[in-house]
Amino acid sequence: MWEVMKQQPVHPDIDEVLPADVFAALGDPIRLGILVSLAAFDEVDKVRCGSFTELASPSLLSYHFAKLREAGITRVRAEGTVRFISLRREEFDRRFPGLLDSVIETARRDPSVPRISNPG
Amino acid sequence: MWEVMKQQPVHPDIDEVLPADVFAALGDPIRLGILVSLAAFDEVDKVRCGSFTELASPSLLSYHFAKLREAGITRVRAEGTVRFISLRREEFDRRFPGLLDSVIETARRDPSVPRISNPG
DNA sequence: CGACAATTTCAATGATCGTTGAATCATGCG
DNA sequence: CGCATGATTCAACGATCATTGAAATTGTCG
Repeated sequence: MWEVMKQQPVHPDIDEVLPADVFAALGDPIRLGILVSLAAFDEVDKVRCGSFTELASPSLLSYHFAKLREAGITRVRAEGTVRFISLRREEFDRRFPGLLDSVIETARRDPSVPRISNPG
Repeated sequence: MWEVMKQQPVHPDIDEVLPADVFAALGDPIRLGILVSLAAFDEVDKVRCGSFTELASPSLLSYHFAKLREAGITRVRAEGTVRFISLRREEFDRRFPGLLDSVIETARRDPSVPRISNPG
């Protein structure tokens, strides 16, 4: 999974992302939790990566953020000492129309998917 | 994954299936291939498990069928020496409204997902 | 019964996964 | 500069994954 540390993380070309990779990335409750939380706060384009420590340890979060990013689902932007994570809404919707909405709805409705209380 | 051999395979209660399990089951190109092929022939309630040998060896297919079945996506019915596989459409749609359609559309549109030529 | 067909199970393999904790890196601030 | 903060990387672990090929199972038909 390696990729030398860069101040700005690398995002895949959305057209190179395959459906199976997307679903694999969604196949984990913590990652679904990140997704629904992001969707809930998506008017805010700035949700700190550190807002998710209720869901997992910083190091584990970093791992899950990478999975979502590599699947083309999220974008991460470094700004000073902080990183902001957001959905790649428009691009992803163009590539896989309708999918993200129905995934988010599915996850949002299910109590097995964890959530964070606020985007801190 | 074992589950002693029974003439009729075991299907999970659809309400016990979790979103993360569903997505994990969808996170493989062969399984997506099975899904889109099933959807393409879904007017036919009787698609033989053996119709999918273009996608993988019999033993590997059996493994993938089990994953789809355990995720509540498909149903398998033994009839004599043959097994028929089908989508658990109504139940799955009740549990996760809209999801299956958008997953199938996503997989159907993508050339990376393999297909079988006919249900034999 | 015995041969055969369709399918699953089993055992083994290497690859990847999710998780942990310690180490590292980058940035901002005194 | 030196230290604290936010976050990623690294190394290690046991668990699960996808795949293979051989063996077992079930049912059909002569």
